[in-house]
Amino acid sequence: MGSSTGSELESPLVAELARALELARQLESHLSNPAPIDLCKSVAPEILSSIQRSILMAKSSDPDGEQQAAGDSPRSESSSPAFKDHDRKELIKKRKTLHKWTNQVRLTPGTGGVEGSVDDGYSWRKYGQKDILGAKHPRAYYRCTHRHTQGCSATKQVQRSDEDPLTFDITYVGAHTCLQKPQRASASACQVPQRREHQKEDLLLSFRAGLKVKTEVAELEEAQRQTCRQGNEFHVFSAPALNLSPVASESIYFSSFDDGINLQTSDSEITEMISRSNSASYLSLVDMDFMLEELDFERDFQFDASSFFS
DNA sequence: CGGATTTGACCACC
DNA sequence: GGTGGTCAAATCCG
Repeated sequence: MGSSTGSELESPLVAELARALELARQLESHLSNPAPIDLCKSVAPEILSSIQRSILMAKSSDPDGEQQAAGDSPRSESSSPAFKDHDRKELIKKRKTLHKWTNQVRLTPGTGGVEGSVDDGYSWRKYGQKDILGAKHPRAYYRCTHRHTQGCSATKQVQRSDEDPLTFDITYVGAHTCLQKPQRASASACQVPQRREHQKEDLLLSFRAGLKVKTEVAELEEAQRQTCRQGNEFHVFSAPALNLSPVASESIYFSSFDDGINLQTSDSEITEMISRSNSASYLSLVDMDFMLEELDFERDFQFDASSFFS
């Protein structure tokens, strides 16, 4: 954030790229010194998410005259009603093409956590609530706090589940283009390197997410959800609803696990699981999901999962 | 006092 | 016309 090497006149994109570069340098120096693997592991997800943000900014700034990633272009709140109207229509049109994905989050009882406090590391501002037909609980609408200052158009919808009042469906619409740093990521990035036993402990204390990368059609999402087991302390599974590719859309599922790797082995072709100890990286990975599609990366890339579990 | 939330109204889409 | 998403004035809160 503040560690940008350039002036403040630079675009957020350049600043983000500079940040990614700086992080990569850090990683490089960690690799050349005999630094503990933990350090590298904490820097790597930050690099990933930084690069992702950069790409999103670059992407969102070229299609039909969009300029909203430029932090200093204010929304036209003082302009004429007609112009405002036009702005709004553009925004709605754009929003329809934005990426959407859903997380299901189960709170642990007794933590006092409620709807708004389902913390994903970003800061949100509630802008509406609506009773939804057929749903027992109202749906809450949040947008990124930095919408006006940085033109970040990320929003999310939080809907309490009918059956289980502790479960929330959180639908994210659009990725963050703001430069806010996922809070828990920064915390973990500053962590002092630990010995292996402590690392394990830390992983247990943090929420643990299993990641599964699959290649399949989006329609299977619902069926997949039902196979995920319940009853964990913090249960997150995610199915990005991408209807981008007619061939296949890749989905990432998260599910918590306690001892060992609990693979939801079904009809998957590629199965990789990695564990992350902070929420920022899981968000990063969700973002990465559609980037893999759009950038046409090779599908059979490999995560080195072994180091996370041994 | 400034930022966040609440809530009724408005609007687009089906 | 019904429904879901957003706006914005009023209100709350630290």
